[in-house]
Amino acid sequence: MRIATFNINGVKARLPAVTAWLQSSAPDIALLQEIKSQDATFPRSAFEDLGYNVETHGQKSFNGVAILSKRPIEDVVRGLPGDDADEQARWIEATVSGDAGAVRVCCLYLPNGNPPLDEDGEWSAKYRYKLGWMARLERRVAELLAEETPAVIAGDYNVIPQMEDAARPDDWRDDALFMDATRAAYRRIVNLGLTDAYRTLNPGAETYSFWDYQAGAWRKNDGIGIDHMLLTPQAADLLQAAWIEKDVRGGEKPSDHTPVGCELNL
DNA sequence: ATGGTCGCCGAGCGA
Repeated sequence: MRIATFNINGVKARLPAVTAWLQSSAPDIALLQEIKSQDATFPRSAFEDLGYNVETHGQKSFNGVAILSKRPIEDVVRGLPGDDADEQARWIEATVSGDAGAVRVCCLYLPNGNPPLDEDGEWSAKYRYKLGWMARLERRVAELLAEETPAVIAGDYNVIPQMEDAARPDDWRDDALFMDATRAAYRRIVNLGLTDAYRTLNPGAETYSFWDYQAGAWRKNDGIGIDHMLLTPQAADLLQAAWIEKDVRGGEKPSDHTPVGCELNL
């Protein structure tokens, strides 16, 4: 079973690029972030026509996540637990069964958090929301690990985990994607017992998955690796391959992200 | 180059 994650930066503007990618790459499951669409106006038939079942968790204008799957999507949960007042659509999870068993797929769009500091040098509300969201994610991951079943927690983490995940790490030193507190919160989550699918199977390889539209970042390969696929041990035991589809970023009217994928023996 | 580029929607914010 091939599973991919892709921050598409707006489903309406990206419909040609995303459907072309689905037809060429043909993942069994696609986890989409930043659909920037409400559920009622999501162009679901465009994906159903390609053989995908569709589950969305959208909101107007911003954020929004979706799961596309060629196999039935079961037990859908929308929203990250832990804050009933949180109205931002950044989390959807569901179960998909393959020939050899089921996998829980969790699709996340972690808050960006910039700018991280207020004028007084204190953490901004946006940055505190990011860290609070990560603390809630840590609790949900702990629950998933306690199930001792295959799960994939994937998406746009808006975290640059390590220096080598940025072409120009000095440019990101004071950015919410790379600050010490951000990376420490990310490490706490991974260190609960998750495996980074791509890094594990491609040690030392370039991890970039995002190139800004501005300042010729793509042309200069000024990228960062912020889209990650993290696996529970039971999913990691099934891991066959992992990849980054870098060429998609160079396509017609592209997203500023590119898909990251893995294959599980399911 | 103290800007630059997108997407959302129809002004300015978010990234």
